[in-house]
Amino acid sequence: MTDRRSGLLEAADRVVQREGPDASMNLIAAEAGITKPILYRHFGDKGGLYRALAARHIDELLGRLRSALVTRGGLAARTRATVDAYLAAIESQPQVYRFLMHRAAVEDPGVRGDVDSFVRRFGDELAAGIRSEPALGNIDPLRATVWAHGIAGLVQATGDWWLDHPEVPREAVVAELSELLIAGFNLS
Amino acid sequence: MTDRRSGLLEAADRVVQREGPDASMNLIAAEAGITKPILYRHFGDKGGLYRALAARHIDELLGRLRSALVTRGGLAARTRATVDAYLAAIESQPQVYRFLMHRAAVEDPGVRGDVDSFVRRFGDELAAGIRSEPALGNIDPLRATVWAHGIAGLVQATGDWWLDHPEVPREAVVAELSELLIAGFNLS
DNA sequence: CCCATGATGTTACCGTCGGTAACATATTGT
DNA sequence: ACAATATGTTACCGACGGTAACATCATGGG
Repeated sequence: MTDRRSGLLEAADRVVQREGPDASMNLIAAEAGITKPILYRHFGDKGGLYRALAARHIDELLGRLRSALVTRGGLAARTRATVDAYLAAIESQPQVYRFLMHRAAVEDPGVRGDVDSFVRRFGDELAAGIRSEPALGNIDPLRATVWAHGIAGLVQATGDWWLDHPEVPREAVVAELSELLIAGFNLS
Repeated sequence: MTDRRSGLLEAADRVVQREGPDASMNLIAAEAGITKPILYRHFGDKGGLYRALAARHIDELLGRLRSALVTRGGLAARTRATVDAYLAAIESQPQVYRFLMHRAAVEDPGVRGDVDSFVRRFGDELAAGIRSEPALGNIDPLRATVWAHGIAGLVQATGDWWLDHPEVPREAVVAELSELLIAGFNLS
């Protein structure tokens, strides 16, 4: 652990992975070997901790998605890579994903603009990707935006469903979604 | 108010719409002119109240979607009608929609199978619609399921985005999404 | 050398929330 | 008339988020 804050965040991470939604400030503090007030000194309030926690995962996940978005081999390959990157990420850390998606964003009613809803940021990222997609030419900006946020939700919702149906192999889910999207893109 | 339960639910509804996420059992009880234990006698726990609350709205919304799913005029018309029905519904009652989507399902960690997350049930409904869609023939059941939950999320996420961009006309959003989906369906 | 400063740590407490126990009062069907 | 059922209350519990008050320890400038 480099600095203090990082150490605390790693402890919080461990608790969230182990306890799921039952993570409390007391538990997190205990995991870090300290008590509550120190946590509050570092993160202000629970929302602050959650935002800090969310920020690192979101940044990492968005990084992977950004890489996938520039995969070489054409639109179809890029589509598959991006969908797969998303599902692989939530497969590797389902608890963290659940936390980010279904807890953190809701838990903190105040500062919505700080760490915005994750799908939203994924959508923005996607919109940029779609607008600069060579195979789609000069796509209408509104269309790009609407599609992007829609597709972000599509992948996310499928991910949610898939979390409860682990018997379905990831490749199958990726294939079905990608085929739908690729065929859809072809309308242009 | 017909029976007791309905009266309590209407009070709860008022509080949820007025107070948003700050609705507490005490507040709801006060709004109904009673105290907490009566609420608990009727709904068991907070999750029970939320489920009951969600159920009425979900049933109404799903009813509209079901109607849209059997619109006459071919797959394209059905797709447009369904997307439009969803967006029209969330346009007419955004607070209720937010409650259903982002609060009710998350709030109750236990009984997930009772009143499932709304997108989830929309997804199930859609899956049935897709499987029995004449234009899609004998579609692979897994594909139908994956598509359905994905499309449910697609419409939902776009709806979320659209709530913050009311300057975009509904018809435009519906058109963009529908075109993507219809083209996607054509791969079969 | 001393001591001010800032970070680290603790215990003990507060208000609120979800939830329950215990008890009292109508209403109603047989 | 009476048992059962629904309605209502007050008072409490444990857990949680959050804070106040106080103690400890390193460090670096006069």
